[in-house]
Amino acid sequence: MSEVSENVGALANSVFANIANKWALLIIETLGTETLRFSQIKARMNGVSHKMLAQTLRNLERDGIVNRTPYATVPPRVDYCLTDAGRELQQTVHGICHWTRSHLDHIEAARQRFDSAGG
Amino acid sequence: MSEVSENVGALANSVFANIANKWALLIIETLGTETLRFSQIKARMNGVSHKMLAQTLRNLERDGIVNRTPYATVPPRVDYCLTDAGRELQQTVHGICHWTRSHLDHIEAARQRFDSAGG
DNA sequence: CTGGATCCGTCAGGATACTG
DNA sequence: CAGTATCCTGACGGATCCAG
Repeated sequence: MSEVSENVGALANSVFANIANKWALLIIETLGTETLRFSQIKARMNGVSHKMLAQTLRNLERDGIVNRTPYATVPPRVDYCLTDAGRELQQTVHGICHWTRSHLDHIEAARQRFDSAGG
Repeated sequence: MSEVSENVGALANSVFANIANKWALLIIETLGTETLRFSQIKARMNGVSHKMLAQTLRNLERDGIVNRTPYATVPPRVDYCLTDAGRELQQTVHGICHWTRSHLDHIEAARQRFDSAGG
């Protein structure tokens, strides 16, 4: 209960903070079961900056969610794909994306209701 | 091909930004199938501030994910629970929380590997 | 092409105080 | 107890340049 649990809590918290953000979830969803290069990922995601993509990709790699494979060619080429753990996570992330898409009208209606109610 | 952030863009993006953050996901997970008061939610969540809880709760309510029920008693009392749509979402969110918990050691190992590799 | 570093503006988010 | 407003700091995130 004392220190061990707190450490686990802190770790879980930092892990959660790493994956519970827009870019991380979108990267995971974008990768899916594919293997993509840096520029391909960037092209498929709307409005992600060079910096944030590199940074988030790096975090995901560090957590063993994304697999990074650099090739010593000229010009350089780096492939990214989900690890086994990453693919497990992708299943649930996909669920969120699916939910978001299929509830867009529901949410838009709820917002209008809320806003016109003087919220 | 139709990614979350392609054509549907603006709305999907704002919806996604609302739920794809640490506090929103943790609130959804904390609520689960229960009905809790403001102070109860705050007590169950680790390190959330009064402000962020109120703010995130408000966003979730606006998007029709959380149901807010105020009672005109003294002292005031407000109950929160997930809506039907919210409970659907909670299923997948729970998947992420479950994944995080069951992969903590995997991730910790991956981090140590990454850090000691001179990352 | 990939990715790190730097500068810099914007805003998330914590602390506090006040209302009902 | 619940919610809002204010202030303020640090982190996020974009643009750009440099390196391999």
